[in-house]
Amino acid sequence: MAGLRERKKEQTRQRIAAVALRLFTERGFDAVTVSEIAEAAEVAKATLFTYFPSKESLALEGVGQDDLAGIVARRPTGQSPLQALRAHYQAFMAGQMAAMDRDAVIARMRLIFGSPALSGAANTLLYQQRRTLASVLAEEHGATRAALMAAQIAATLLTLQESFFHLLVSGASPAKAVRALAEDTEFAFDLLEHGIEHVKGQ
Amino acid sequence: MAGLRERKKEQTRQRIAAVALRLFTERGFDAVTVSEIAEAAEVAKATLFTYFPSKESLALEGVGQDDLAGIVARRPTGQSPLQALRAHYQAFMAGQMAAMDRDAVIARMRLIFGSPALSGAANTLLYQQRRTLASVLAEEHGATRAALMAAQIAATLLTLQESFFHLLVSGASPAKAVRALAEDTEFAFDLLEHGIEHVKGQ
DNA sequence: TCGAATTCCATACCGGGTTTGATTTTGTAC
DNA sequence: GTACAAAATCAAACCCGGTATGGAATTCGA
Repeated sequence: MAGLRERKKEQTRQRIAAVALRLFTERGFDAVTVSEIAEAAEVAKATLFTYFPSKESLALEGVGQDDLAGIVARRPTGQSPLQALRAHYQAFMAGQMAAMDRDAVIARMRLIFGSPALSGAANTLLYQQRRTLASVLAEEHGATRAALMAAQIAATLLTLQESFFHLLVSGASPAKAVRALAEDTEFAFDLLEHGIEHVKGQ
Repeated sequence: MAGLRERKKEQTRQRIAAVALRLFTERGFDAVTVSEIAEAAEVAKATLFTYFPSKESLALEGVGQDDLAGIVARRPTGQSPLQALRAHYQAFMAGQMAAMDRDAVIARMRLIFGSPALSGAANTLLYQQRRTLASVLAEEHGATRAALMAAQIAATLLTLQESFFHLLVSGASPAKAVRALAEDTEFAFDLLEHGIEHVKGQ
């Protein structure tokens, strides 16, 4: 178990991802070619594509792994899907967020939102989640209504990330941006729960 | 004015678009190459790309032109943005929708939602609209809140289209699908106005 | 150590899209 | 009508992301 083969594969995979991320952050996503990455990582281009299905996936390693459907499916009885999601993101920002490597996270966001191709790919990832979330919600509501709810939720979460990023690039300190994100998240869930016409607040 | 030059250009543009649409519907988006389209339309590939920026744009001619921001900006005083959008889509479905070439619309939707690349491109179009809508809404609400609202609205409209399409491909008659769309649209705006927790209806 | 499976590689290829530089077509001024 | 500048078109080469091929190297299990 965990033979030499497996270990080397994992090693190679990580080397490729690390090299790619370095080149991307140095020169920007579009200014780096896949062949360059392969060369710098000392593998053939064809080999690189056995590890990663696309150039975008190189930059999105370990991103957008939120399991919206799982959070909803595993919620305690009596809790609404929205309450479960709200609780999850509150906990996330109080805990994990504070422990992360801020600079790395910010660099990654800068990379993603700075390239239309990457933002689009990130969007597509969220789109998959939206569908699985909709299928979970469909058990309680109809398919169409579940799809509408899931779409609103997914769009909201993506927008929160974007706002966070815009705050950062406009010069706010990370600490301040995180505080604003927490506040915006609260508002966002209020909006989802009570509707646009009923959240005139502030 | 409207010299020969302009007329010929418009003519060429439409010929390219028509040829492309025919080939796409005949054989599917992915099974048609841009070179084939250019050849069939009797232009050089480079010329084709002076008329259309991408292969996707060939299939999306005249699609996704809803001017969400304009509808909101031009609404009568006293009307909320959501009311204006709701009224617009109600009027659209009662009027324009009934007058359209149903088969053509359905074929186009089948084309778009049948290809991941095209759905993605359509998504991107809506994303642009979302930003301009947000900038209009930002005059009344803050930038972040406007972005959240715009995101929910845009995601909702796209989802309505998808649901409509799924009904069609699952065999519903166009008339029935249109009726369901009208009903879903009402629900969707209720959802936007009053929130997920307050629209338990039905 | 031997053979089977797996991985890797170089290379050629495909399709979308751009660049180049020459050629044709159109508008306009005479 | 002619001449000339601007604009449009063209063929061809090129770039890049991604795939297919067929062979060489590596690892595994016995």
